[in-house]
Amino acid sequence: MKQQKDIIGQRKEKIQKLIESGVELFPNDYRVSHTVKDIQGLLDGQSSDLSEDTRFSVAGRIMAINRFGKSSFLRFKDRTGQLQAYIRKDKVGDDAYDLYKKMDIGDFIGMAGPMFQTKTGEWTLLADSLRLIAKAMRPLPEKFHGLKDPEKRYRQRYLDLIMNPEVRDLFVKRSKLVHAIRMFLIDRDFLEVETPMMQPLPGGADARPFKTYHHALNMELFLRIAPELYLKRLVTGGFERVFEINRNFRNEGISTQHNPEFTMLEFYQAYATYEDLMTLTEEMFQSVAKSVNGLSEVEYQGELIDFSQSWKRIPLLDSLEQIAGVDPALFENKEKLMNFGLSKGIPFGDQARESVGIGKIMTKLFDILVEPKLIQPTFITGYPVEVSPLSRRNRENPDLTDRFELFIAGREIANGFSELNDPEDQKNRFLRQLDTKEEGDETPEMIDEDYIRALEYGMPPTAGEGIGIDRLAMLLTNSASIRDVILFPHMKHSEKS
RNA sequence: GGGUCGUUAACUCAGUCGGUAGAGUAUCUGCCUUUUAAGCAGAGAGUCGCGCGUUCGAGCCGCGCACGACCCA
Repeated sequence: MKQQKDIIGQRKEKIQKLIESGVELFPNDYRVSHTVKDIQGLLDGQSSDLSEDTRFSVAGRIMAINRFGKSSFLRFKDRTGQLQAYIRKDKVGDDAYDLYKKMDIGDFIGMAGPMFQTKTGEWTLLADSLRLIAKAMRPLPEKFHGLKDPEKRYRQRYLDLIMNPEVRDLFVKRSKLVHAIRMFLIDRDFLEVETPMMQPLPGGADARPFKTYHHALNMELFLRIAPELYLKRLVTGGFERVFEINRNFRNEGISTQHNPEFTMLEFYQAYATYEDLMTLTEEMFQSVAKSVNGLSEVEYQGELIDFSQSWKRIPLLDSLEQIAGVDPALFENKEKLMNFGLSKGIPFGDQARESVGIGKIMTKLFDILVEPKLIQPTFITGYPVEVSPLSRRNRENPDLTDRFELFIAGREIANGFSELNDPEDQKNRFLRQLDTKEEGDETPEMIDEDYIRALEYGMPPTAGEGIGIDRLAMLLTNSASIRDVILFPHMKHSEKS
């Protein structure tokens, strides 16, 4: 007989013995009367229900075992928390105790019995019956150090969630965050909608899309890079306040700030302006931060971020002047502005000299010289038309738009603007975008004619905004990497087992 | 794309000068009916990420590759 000596092999031998003795490894008829939290609630109230006559039926995963000869302590957890149980041979009987001796850390166990206090005063379930509920074939990571290897944590998130309670708490917070946003908008009469993830033309942003193919329709489709153009069709259709919280897909690099699929909130409000949305955003963040953390401030990577006051609103050009030290005279001259950037060590691609206008130079300077310095929540307003193809022109300066971006902790968190609802202007801007399309861009040489047509039917004056949910989640959970707030971040295929 | 670091038992990690692969936890056996990372005695467990090279000899040195982390672009 070949002896398997690795842990999984040992475990499988034990399982074989359990099967031979007639134990069901994966029953599904166990009924739970109380969660751990239910019991702890009774303990806090020192309820009379804790008398010896009251039995609790609980279930969960075994996390630790202290075995003695004919008795044993174990710690198990369910979705609500951890609890200790005490198993005595003379309480559960010989057969059950033999079964228990073959059970392992990681197994799911069901137990029933009253609560009692140990010598040290810890409330503990005194099991008078127990059952195996689900067998674990693989051992859990070590109890003290847990699972630390970041690669394994991302690739096997279930293990990360079992072993690291703070990870579990983080994703609970993320869920609360999304819920709080939803409630905030619904309270303000916004309608939640779902628009296509697969689009014949990827619009609403400037990014490389994922391409796919629908065989029955015999057509190429793109995973959406933004829902914007569909949501505005809905505003045209009479849904004057809409929002969508859903995934966008961008076929670009992966980093601590970028995942190929990420979650975006977009919302649109008719008869509002970008200035209204800035105020709404302040209210939303204050409300959401309180729902998630109980505070309207949060510590992020050593900086205390305060959402409670109203936030600075700085025009883009002023920010370049005040924060990056750019001489405003340079704003009139693309060459001189670019030379200023080069003197600061900012590389511009070769084609920047030819096809790109001064607006893109300005935003490039901003990205490098200003953005990292915007730690407290700050709205930057007045973006050049050139980089804002869907935004309404500013009344006083038609080269700029009524648009803002929100920066917190040196990062872009939100982008909003008064929407361009003039179909002629919109069509011309789409056409101009086609002219400046970069080489290698696989997006079809087409503009979204139906979106133009929708605008031609008339869209009310509207303001809209997108907020990166992952980045907001990072902020509210003090996470340095986007992977820490995405349950299953994308990884390369691994050859390791 | 570039740089730095990492990959050793199920997990967390040591591994000196290139000379038989180590610890703790976990696992297995025995003892133990109030433990708290329980205790005591014993045992088993390794494709040292993968490949090539240098060498009498490579976990360790060199080259290449894979995957990951961080920084830079």
